[in-house]
Amino acid sequence: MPPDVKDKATLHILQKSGLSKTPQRLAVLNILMNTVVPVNIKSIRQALESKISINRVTIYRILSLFKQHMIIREITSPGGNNYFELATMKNPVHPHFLCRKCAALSCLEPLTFSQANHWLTPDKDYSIENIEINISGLCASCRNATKLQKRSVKQ
Amino acid sequence: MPPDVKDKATLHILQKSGLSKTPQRLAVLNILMNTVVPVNIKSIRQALESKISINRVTIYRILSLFKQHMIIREITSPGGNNYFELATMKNPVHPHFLCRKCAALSCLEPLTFSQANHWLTPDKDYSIENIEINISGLCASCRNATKLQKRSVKQ
DNA sequence: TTAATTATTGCAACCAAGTTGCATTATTGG
DNA sequence: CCAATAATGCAACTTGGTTGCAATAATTAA
Repeated sequence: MPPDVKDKATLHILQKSGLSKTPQRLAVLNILMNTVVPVNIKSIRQALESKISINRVTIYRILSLFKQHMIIREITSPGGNNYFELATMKNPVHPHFLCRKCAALSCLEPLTFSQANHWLTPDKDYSIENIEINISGLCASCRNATKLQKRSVKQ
Repeated sequence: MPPDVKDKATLHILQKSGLSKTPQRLAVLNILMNTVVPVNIKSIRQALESKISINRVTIYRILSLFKQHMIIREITSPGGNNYFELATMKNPVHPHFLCRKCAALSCLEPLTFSQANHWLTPDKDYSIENIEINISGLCASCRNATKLQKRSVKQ
């Protein structure tokens, strides 16, 4: 492992999740840590090119792993061109703004939702054309199914 | 064109948008009109199978066309498994709920956003695990670029 | 109603994104 | 440092969506 990649903070994150410290993982994590806006896979691949030799399959596997360990969050975007961002406690879930023209994704304030009107009010900086709110979890029937299953296991 | 497909309401929608009335378009539109929940492409293809012989390319083209004419809305979903719903005036933009287990997408109330807390309050029916709010339009720089362009054209 | 014009569909081939299995290589822990 | 374990790279494959073009259907105006 080249020593210049051994960033303390980066290493610590992997350690905390019990993941082994490979140069590939450190490099990917580094990119996510040193960017202000969420990045899509294409950007990640480009950024990695100059830093390390890494197979595209490995990138997918690392991102998927990081997601599982809740190190990163994936932001769904039309056309499946998804973005990734670090999921630290200091960076809670928040709305995002996607520019139709330049496709840049920027973060909006993590407002409490009682203040939600705020980001709907016509804004000086953004012209809002579309709002997508997708909530996920378990629906009523799946939730009940899970409960019943647990109960029957107990008996 | 088989006469049984000639649904008045369906025909009217195409007419209003100035689109020619092909059996394929009518069939796709019919499915969108006779479903209560948004449907993904897979469901659309399955539903069409029993009704009409249609090429998969045609389905993509029709959906894309309907989107352009704002007859339908596309609901972005993780993994690019997107859903479609009719975009009538009686069916305004609203939040959606996606079940992690059965992948069913259901519509939530089109609340005014000052009431937004409502769908965040722990609910008896849904267990909310993830919330994605994606807003799109033009970012500040792209908006300015457009303005400047218009101005210079005028001169 | 018919014939010419125009638009839509079907087909085949293609492209890109993401995935899988397996051999090779690196990391970890003793 | 070495053995055991885990991650990476590679090649091939799958899936979703797109494109160009020929065949077919819908529209229009006579």
